[in-house]
Amino acid sequence: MTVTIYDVAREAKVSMATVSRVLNGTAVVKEDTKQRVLDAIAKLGYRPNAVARGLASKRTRTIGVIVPDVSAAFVAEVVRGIEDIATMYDYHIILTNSDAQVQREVDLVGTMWEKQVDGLIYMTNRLEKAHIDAFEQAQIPVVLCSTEDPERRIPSVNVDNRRAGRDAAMYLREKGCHAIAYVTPTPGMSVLADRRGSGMESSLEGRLMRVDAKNGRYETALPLIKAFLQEHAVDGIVAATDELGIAAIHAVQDVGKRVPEDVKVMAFDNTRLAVMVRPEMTVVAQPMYDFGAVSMRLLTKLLLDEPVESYTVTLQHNVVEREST
Amino acid sequence: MTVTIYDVAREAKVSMATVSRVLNGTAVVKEDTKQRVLDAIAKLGYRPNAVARGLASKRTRTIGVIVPDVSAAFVAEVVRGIEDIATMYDYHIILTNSDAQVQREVDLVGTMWEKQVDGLIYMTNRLEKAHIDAFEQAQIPVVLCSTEDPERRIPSVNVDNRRAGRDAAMYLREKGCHAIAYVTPTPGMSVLADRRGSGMESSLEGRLMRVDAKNGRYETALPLIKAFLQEHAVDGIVAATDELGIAAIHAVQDVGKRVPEDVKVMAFDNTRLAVMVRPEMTVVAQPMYDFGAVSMRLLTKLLLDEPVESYTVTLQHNVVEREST
DNA sequence: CTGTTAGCGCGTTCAA
DNA sequence: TTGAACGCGCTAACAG
Repeated sequence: MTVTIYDVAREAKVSMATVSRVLNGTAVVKEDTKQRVLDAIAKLGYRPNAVARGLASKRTRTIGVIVPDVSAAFVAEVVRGIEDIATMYDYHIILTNSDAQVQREVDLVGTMWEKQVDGLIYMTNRLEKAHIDAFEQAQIPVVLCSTEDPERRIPSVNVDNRRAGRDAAMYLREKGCHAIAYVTPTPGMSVLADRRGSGMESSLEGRLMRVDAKNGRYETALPLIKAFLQEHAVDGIVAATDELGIAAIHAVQDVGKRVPEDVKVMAFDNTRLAVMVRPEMTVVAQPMYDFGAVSMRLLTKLLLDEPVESYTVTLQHNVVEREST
Repeated sequence: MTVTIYDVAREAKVSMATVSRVLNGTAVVKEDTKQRVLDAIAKLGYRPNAVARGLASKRTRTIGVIVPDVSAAFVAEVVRGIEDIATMYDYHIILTNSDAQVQREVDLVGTMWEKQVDGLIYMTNRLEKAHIDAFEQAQIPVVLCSTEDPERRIPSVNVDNRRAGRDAAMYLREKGCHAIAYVTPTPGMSVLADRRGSGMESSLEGRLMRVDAKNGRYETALPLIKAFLQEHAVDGIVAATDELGIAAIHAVQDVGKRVPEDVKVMAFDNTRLAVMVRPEMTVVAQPMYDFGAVSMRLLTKLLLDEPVESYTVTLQHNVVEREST
């Protein structure tokens, strides 16, 4: 039925230990016995059982990936980056969605532990004590990916979101904007958005208006922004995400003004959405793919005990100027 | 160091078999010994080792998911559906991207086999003989998800894409369109797109124009569609995806015409993109989340030997009318 | 209702 | 350079 390493050994007239050696290159094997083993493997169509390997070696070559929601464009791009590098280093990923619920996130660390993952890549809003405790108990190497950890207790890959906020505000000021509004989900929903906001605020000396976009979805934000525009004189808008940015552009147009002549609009992220609006949207681009790729690379270093320059790597964001400003 | 089932057994003064029983509910255990076991588990912080379980039971509670590219909105939504149902039935998913390359897809079936996944959910353009062979060799239950298998050899979840194409064409005809163009990636790139096209064609008696949108991306499609519009008189456009649909809308606007007054535009899929254009886009909606959810549910039935009404389930598509037509 | 005993398929000493 | 033997942590008969 299933071909095991014993069958290969018998076929090649060697012991299973030798088969294991040629499989893992863990010791020198004489050339012609090695060839006999290889032939036997090919002949029998042998495939090593990764589960048995995992049990014996205590390493599964599997990485747990915990994200809020893969169906979000930003997250999907990050996951793609993780998976590409994982493949490159011969790891597989177990993917789970947490919907940003702390209890579920903590539980997931436990089930990942049961699965004996070699490491964990973790993406969430804000790190709570409960997370840290779970990591410590599980004793699994963790890399935080695009998630804020103010105390830098865990290896992480992120951008400087306050600085990104400042850059956005300064960019609009240099473009001549005086009355700037920040369209953002309700405070507390997204720590990233909050930090960007506080960065903008500091750079505008407290003269930043805020539009509460509730859950951050296009449909709910659109009417809210329109209402805001009818009450307030604004010549610049920064949105916390591309989706909100598009809502802002449409809202401006709906109240009879022009982008960018009357109101300049920009957003954070630079998903594919940003170029699919009219006018095309200026953004503070986030390196989404690299969030994933670099996180996974860092994790491989931790797993292989390779030297690491820094346990918290800060990726660069940059303003991409388009037609909306 | 690591707490094993033996430790729990000793602590509770029972045999490991009994611990296993309360863990798996695989036999009746007297209430108070059960409680002793539970207490011991809690006290020691015991977590069963899923790898050892997998080796002993030959079931890993892990599903392999092979998709072309998670970072595509359509795919990401499908994956979310898969993962939700997988969680519900206590499975994890190993996610891999194939970039739609047949060789890689076939190889992945092999590595999934090594990983001892209990089942496979498979999403690709078209099923080749190589795929079928790989499935048979691996002996793993497979469900095809939103992928065409003309001969229906493998359990699958899909929509009727030819019919969806016909519905799109008929809808535009009823709206009064006479000169209809189909914006689609180069034939052969996407079997879905091709089938939709042939459905439209049959319903228009061969009077369907085609715009070759190459790789199907917004940026490359936009100039191609504009060029086409300058050469041809068109009053209706169907696009193979939302992304191409937006390109079509913008192309129409760029050549100085109005949507929907001069040219009506609609697309397939209904990702979040469809409502984020002006005018909002009419679509033939695809049940993306359900593709994943239903596939996974079908797979659980196969794994649990539950009765299955049909091994090829056809989900319903439907036209969602918006402003672009 | 509970305990004993075999494996599951492989990595890894330790000898030879 | 190779083989024998043990153990990874657990499930699943089989007894009792």
